[in-house]
Amino acid sequence: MIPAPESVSARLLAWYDRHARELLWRTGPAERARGIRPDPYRVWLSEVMLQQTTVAAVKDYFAKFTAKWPDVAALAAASEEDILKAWAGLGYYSRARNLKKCADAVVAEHGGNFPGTANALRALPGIGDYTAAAIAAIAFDEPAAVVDGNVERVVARLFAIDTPLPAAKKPIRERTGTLTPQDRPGDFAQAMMDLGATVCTPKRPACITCPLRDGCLALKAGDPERFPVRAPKRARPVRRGAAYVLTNDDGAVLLERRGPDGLLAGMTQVPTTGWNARADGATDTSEAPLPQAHWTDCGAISHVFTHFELRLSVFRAEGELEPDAHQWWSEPDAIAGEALPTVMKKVLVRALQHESGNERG
DNA sequence: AACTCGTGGCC
DNA sequence: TGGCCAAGAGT
Repeated sequence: MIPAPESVSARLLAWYDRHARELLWRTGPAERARGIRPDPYRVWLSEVMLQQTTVAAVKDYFAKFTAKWPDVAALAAASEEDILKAWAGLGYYSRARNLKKCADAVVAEHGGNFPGTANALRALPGIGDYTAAAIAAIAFDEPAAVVDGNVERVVARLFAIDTPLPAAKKPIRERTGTLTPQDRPGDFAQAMMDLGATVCTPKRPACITCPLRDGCLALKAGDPERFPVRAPKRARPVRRGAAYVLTNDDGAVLLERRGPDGLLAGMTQVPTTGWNARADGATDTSEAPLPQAHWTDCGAISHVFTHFELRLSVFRAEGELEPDAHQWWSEPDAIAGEALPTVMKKVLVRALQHESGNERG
C-alpha cells in the first residue's frame, strides 16, 4: 500500500508550519499569511547559489549580493568580472557567469521581470529542471514538481524505490508530481527540502520525529538509510603541477586571468603549469615566469575537486617583469578583492607562510 | 548517459 | 583520516 498523496502533503505542510527554517531569502509566516509573495529575483539568486551548495555556505554570499545588487536590473548592469569577484570562494563558477547572462536576458527579453512559468524559466541560462520548478512553485505558485537531492532521498524512502540513481530520477519525479498539491506548492517544495535537510537525513534519519513516518515504506522495511541506492562512483585520480608566486619590490603579486572555458574559467590565478583533469604539469621551476630569478621551493598544497585531486608544488621568487596581456601586478591591498578560487588562496598562504618561516629561521 | 564543474563540513 | 554529499546545469 503506497502512501496517499493528500495525506502526505497535508501532514508535511502542517509540519512545515511549525518547523520551517527561517532563511534570508524566505518570506516569514506572517507575510505568507497576508499573501505576500517572495521576490522572484531573491528566489532565483538563492536557488542558483544553493545548487550543490550548503545553506551555511550561501548565507553570507546571499547577503552580500543582495546588498550590492538589490534587483535584477542592478545585477545586469554589473560586469561579469565584478560578479566573479563577489562569487569567489563559493565554487562552480559557471553559475556566476550564467547569473550574469540570465540577468541580461531577463532585462532584454522579459522587461526586467522573471517569467512566471517553469517552462519559460527553464529556457534561461543556468536554470535547469530543478531551479525552474523551484522558482515557479515558490515565487509564482505553480504546482511544479521540485526535485533536488533532498526530495530524491525523501521520495526514494517514502516509496522504497530501489532503482539506483540516476536511473531512478524519472520515477522519483513522477512520484513527486503526484504528491505536489495545487494549494501551497511552494511551501510543499520547501517543506520537502527542509524535511530532507533536518529529519530525513542521509545518515541516521530521525524517523521518530518524521511527520511522514506512518506511510514510509523504507521505514516499514526496517532500513531507511539504504535509500536512495546510488551507482558506484569512479576513483578520483591525483593530478600534479606547479604554481609560481612572483612578488616585486612593492610586495605586489603577479596574477593572471584563466581562459573562458573549463575548470575555474574566468577566475584569477598565479602563473602555473598547464595542469588540468587529463594531464599533469611539471612540478619544478622549468615553466616559471622570470626563470632566471631565484625560485624557492615552498612545498606543496593539495586541493580536492569533484573528479580529481590536485597537488601543486609551490615556488616563490622576487623580481620584476612586464606583465603580458592577461597578467597584472596585484598590490597587497587589492589581493583580497581578486577573483581568487580557494585553491589559489591555498597557494598564496603556502608561499606567505614559507616566507615568514624563513625570517624566523 | 556519462562526464565536467568547487568547496566545506561532517563523522 | 578520507569518503560522502549538499536546494544541479551544461554538454
